[in-house]
Amino acid sequence: MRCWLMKSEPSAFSIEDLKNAPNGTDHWDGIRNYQARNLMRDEMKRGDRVLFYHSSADPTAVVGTARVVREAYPDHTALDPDSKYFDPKSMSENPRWVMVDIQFESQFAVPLTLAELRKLPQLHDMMLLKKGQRLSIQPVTEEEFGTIVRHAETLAKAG
DNA sequence: GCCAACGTTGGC
DNA sequence: GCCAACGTTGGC
Repeated sequence: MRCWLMKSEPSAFSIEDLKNAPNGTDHWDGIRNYQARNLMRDEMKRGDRVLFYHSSADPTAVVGTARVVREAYPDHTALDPDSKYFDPKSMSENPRWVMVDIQFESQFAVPLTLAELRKLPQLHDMMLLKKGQRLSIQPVTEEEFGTIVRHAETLAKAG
């Protein structure tokens, strides 16, 4: 089992959207970066754990957790001319872009902001905190995952 | 809105 | 294969 961090702009798709989806499950479409795609296609497995991160938000933060419930399959939005994720160049190729399904697991009572993450020495090597790192799907170590979940619980208890 | 960092494209 | 131009990401 591996751990991941997945970024989403909450104005497009938030953790509430995932929670409110049927069975708390939805597909992670719109990935149009090869490195992120390769991780989904080759590395993400059913049962893997996911940190849900809100980017371009106020504040930017890890807001909860989810599980991978379906492994990579074609991203239909790449073939839909009406979708903002339409990729005309993927037409002749099958399939250039993929997505996975994830299921809601938990929403933190208190979002763990980027500023808070930077304060935790255990997370010094975390990819998210590295300068210039913009990958929207990132591998996270089990230690980092645990540190984040435990710290979120600590913040919640502190009120 | 700004802009640094990074990825992609396409001419050569 | 190089690399300049352009587009995107995402924190601030």
